[in-house]
Amino acid sequence: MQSRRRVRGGKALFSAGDAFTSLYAVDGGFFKTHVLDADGREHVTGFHMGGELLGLEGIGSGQYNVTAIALEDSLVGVVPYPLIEQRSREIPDLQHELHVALSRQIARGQEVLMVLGSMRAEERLAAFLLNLSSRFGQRGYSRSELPLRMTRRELGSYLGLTLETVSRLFSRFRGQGVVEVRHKHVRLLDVARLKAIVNAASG
Amino acid sequence: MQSRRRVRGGKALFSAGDAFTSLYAVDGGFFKTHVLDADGREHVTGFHMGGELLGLEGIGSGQYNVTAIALEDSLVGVVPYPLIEQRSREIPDLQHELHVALSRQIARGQEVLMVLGSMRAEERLAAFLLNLSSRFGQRGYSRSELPLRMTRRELGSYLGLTLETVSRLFSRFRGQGVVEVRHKHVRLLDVARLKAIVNAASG
DNA sequence: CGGTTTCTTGATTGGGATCAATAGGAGTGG
DNA sequence: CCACTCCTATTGATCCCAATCAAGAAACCG
Repeated sequence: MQSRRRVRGGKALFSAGDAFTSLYAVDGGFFKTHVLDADGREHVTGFHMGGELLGLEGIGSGQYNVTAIALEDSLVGVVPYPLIEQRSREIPDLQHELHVALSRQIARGQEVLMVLGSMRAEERLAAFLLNLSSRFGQRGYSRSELPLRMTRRELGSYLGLTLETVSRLFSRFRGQGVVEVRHKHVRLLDVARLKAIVNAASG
Repeated sequence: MQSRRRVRGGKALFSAGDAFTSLYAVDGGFFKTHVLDADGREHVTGFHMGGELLGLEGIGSGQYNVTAIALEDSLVGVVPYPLIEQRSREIPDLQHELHVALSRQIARGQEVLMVLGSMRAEERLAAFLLNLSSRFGQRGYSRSELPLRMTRRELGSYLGLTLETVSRLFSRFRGQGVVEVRHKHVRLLDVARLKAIVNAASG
């Protein structure tokens, strides 16, 4: 039902403004999505790994409204949207799966919204690390060995922080024995402590 | 195809954790949606008026994961979800409309995410007022006379600010001749200026 | 290698949170 | 109607977290 497409690290899978044609199922690799604001500055809206769907927000406007960039060589399944609509009329299970995927994306957005709206810098990074750990775990990878594919700047953009703040937080966590950080590889040493940091989101 | 339900101001249409059964189309009135964090503190995730769908994020998890509260006496259309799935298999236009609604909700979330992740307090409130104005306008109401149904605290919670900051910003805008503020009624006096404030989102 | 991007760390600034006090409405019951 | 209370809003004073400005160090890449 679907063809495949390779995307080299650093290359775009689709760009904001492109006509919406297909959904993409990430098979392997790692993507970021971003938008450009009025001043041409980049704002990262999400990071995406195997098992996740890209392009869902294009249905409503007829064009992609984020740009998806592969952060390493990646593989995606290409599913033409008209085909999905047709098949999901014939196969109720598929229809429901699509609705679930769309709905979960909405719920995920609301979670990020809470992180940005109510957490302090330290809490945001801790929440991000736990979220990434959980997603790696769900896909059968280690929950504690996290290869970061994004730069400090990209991570900061996603979390509403500057790259310097992200760097300082990694150093602080390292000093507290919570994580080990080498370049772009992070090892979680004290998950309970990270959870405590997130839950300390009280004023 | 759908029944109707009245909701008195202050009452919940549905609560986080309730079993997901139906989508709700706001016919008249005004709603807020919120979640409670680990400490039981409320975080507003959105404000909703006529023409908007509530409950979409419940499809994925089988239960509503926000609480919807009417901020004034309101009227909604109740659409049982199984009925929607069935009908949308028979009526491609309805199917597409549902996908568009879901997709737009995702896109809206991404916009809010950008507001919270990259704008300063003043820019956030200006963006909110312009957004509210546009939504009132689309529904045939005045674009400049905005009856706020939410408290300063609720608005602050939505924008990631404290109620004091929201209050101060209203005072500042009033001092600049940008708006007129009386209690919970706002009149936009200088829309161009508001747009300039939002676009000044450069560092 | 040299050049470029990325990361770390330090010094300083500033915007919004917090703490605090007062005023303004709205609702209730006398 | 007024007195009382509760909730909401305004405004001021102070503090603190993260942004900004700045300088090296480390890693990546031709």
